[in-house]
Order: sequence, then C-alpha cells, then structure tokens
Amino acid sequence: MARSDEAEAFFTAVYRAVQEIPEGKVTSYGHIAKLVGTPQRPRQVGLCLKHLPSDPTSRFNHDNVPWQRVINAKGIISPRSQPSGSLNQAAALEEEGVTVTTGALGELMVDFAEFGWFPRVLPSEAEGGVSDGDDDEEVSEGDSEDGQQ
DNA sequence: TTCCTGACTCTAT
DNA sequence: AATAGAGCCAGGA
Repeated sequence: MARSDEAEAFFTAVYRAVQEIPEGKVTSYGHIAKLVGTPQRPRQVGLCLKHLPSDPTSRFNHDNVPWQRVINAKGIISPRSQPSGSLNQAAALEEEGVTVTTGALGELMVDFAEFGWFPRVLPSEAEGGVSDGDDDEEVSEGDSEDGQQ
C-alpha cells in the first residue's frame, strides 16, 4: 500500500504549507500545489482540505490548519465550499484583516494583489511585479523545489 | 471492481 | 479580452 503512504505525504505537505500562511494573508491552491512539489495537481490540494480531519487529536485539523486562507487563483473563495459554510470562511478572513468583496452573483472575491501570500519572493515579483493599482497575480515558475523540512 | 465527480489551473481558440 | 476544453489524481457511490 505504498500509494496510501504517498497520499499521506502529499496531505501532510499541503497541510504544512497552509499552516505557513500568516494571519491576514491568503494564497491559492495552485501555489500550495507548487510548494508540495506538484504544481500540476491543484485539485488534489483542495481534496486534502476537504479531507482535513476535524478531529483535534489528529496531527492536522481545522484548528491547526487555516484552510480558510486558501482560495482559488481567481482570488475568489471556492463556491463549492459554500455548502460547508463559505460565509464563515469569508467572515474569518475579514476578522484577520482580509477585505472580502461580494460580487453580484455572490462570489467572495479577495484582493490577491494585496493579501496574496507567497513563501518566497519570486524573481518576477521581486523585480517589481505588484506595486500600483494594476494587479498581476501571475506567478512565474520559480522551480527550485525547497525540500519540506 | 469500475465510473464519475471534484475546495483547480492552464492553454488554446 | 472572453470562452471552452483538457489534464491531473484521489475519494465516493
């Protein structure tokens, strides 16, 4: 059952990456996927959070993993999490100082340019990516996988 | 066991 | 610029 072991490692990597997100900041599934070394599998990242145990005795749980700080690349809180209680998620983000804008359709949009958190300042961003009004959440392929400690 | 869906993203049209 | 389609892999029925 090596496959389950790999899946567990993936889950753990995702949870750790999410834990690294500072309060008042948000990131995207795709970015987390890159951190864990699987930039091609952002959906799996979402599954990890969905399977995130609520059991406090578990190594990772909703109390230790700020899953609510993880949103999609469009800067919008995943509408599929609504049945789970996206309003609670949005409210929690605002509590942390994140401005959540509600769209006409009810989509919860977060200003990624300001609240988007990245583990490392990628060269493209460092040379002057985000600065004034024009936002550009595009992240260049930084590569250089930093091993999970 | 197989098939489908899914907390997404990227690329092409 | 906007829309549509493909890709990825795991969990649930």
